[in-house]
Amino acid sequence: MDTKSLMIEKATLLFQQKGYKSVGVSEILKACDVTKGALYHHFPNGKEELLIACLKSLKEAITIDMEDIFKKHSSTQEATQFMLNKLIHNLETEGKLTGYTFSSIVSEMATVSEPVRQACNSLYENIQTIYYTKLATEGFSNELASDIALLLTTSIEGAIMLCQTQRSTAPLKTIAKLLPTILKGRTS
Amino acid sequence: MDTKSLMIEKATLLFQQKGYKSVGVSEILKACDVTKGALYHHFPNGKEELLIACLKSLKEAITIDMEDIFKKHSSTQEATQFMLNKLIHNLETEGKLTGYTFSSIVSEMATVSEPVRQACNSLYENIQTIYYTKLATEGFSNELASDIALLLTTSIEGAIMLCQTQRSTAPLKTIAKLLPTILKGRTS
DNA sequence: GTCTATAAGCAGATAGAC
DNA sequence: GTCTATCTGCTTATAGAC
Repeated sequence: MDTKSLMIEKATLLFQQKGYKSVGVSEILKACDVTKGALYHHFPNGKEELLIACLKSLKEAITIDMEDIFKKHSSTQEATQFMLNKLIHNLETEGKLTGYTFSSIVSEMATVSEPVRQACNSLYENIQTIYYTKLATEGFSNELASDIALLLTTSIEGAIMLCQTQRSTAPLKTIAKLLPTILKGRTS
Repeated sequence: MDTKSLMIEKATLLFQQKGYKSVGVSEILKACDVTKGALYHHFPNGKEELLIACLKSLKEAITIDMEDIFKKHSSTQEATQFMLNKLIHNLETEGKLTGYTFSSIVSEMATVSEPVRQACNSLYENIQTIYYTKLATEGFSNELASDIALLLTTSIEGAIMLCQTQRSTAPLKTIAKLLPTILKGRTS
């Protein structure tokens, strides 16, 4: 793997786990076993440019993964359930957050850096579109599909935050349990 | 007002708006018009001790405010609706986040500092207890009341995060609209 | 209880060799 | 394309006067 991709991969993991500011450039470099020269060659604007590259890469990875899951399951409920189980499983086995979350970065940076805010926004829009599209094919009205897509996004992101705070996977499990309630109003 | 309370008040606002790491000690000091001497006199352990004091103060303020709202409204739905409107109004008029949110701090610090994580956890528990208590009096079973309290907490926190990312109040408004769906299952 | 001055360390970023 | 060495500025924290 080329150095640039390696840096994006390692940095993404670190940012997801500890946020943006808490991760030093030197820590990323150490994880990749490269030095500053490589970083500033590939990302002339430094750490923030690297973060934005991570968000873009994450957006692609999440989109591919979610679209695959949503293709393999017939209903939004089943697909989401599967996705949540995967998230819970990752959290329990690795003990740390990987996968679809980047809420640390959002909360920390959205009010501080406009380019980062836009990258995060684009990511969330993508996720909601995936829910929306599936819900629409299930017979939900456009408005309801859009509203429920938002509710799914917010409750899952909020639950991930609570999992971090509680050091447990209980919040995500409860959301999984409540999926039928959240997806109420279905017409098919 | 004494210096200590002033520092807690100003620091809370700054932390809520920009997160923890993004706010420098000097910025807080400037906002209070005091110098380092005062800070390290009242908070010997420095910035992190100040943050924890902020979280405790926020916990009290939120509890008092929410309990008041939940006392004045007969149903959870009305009370929550009122609370969300207040949140939306604050966001629209002041253009910045004040009030019940501290998700930036959670996401940023929960994996990095254990005392801060505990303070955040205690805050979320309080909020959920307020929802839970009200829901229980409305005839929800203990389990359902507890689950819905969590769903309210996560979806509102998630919505606040999305509001920051989108620079709009739309997500919170959608959650407000969906309250009947979220509170489905009511038996009274 | 609050001030000033200063310390000590680390952040992110750069220059130039190879 | 990656290295080493260095720079600048900012961060939190401390010491001691008032």
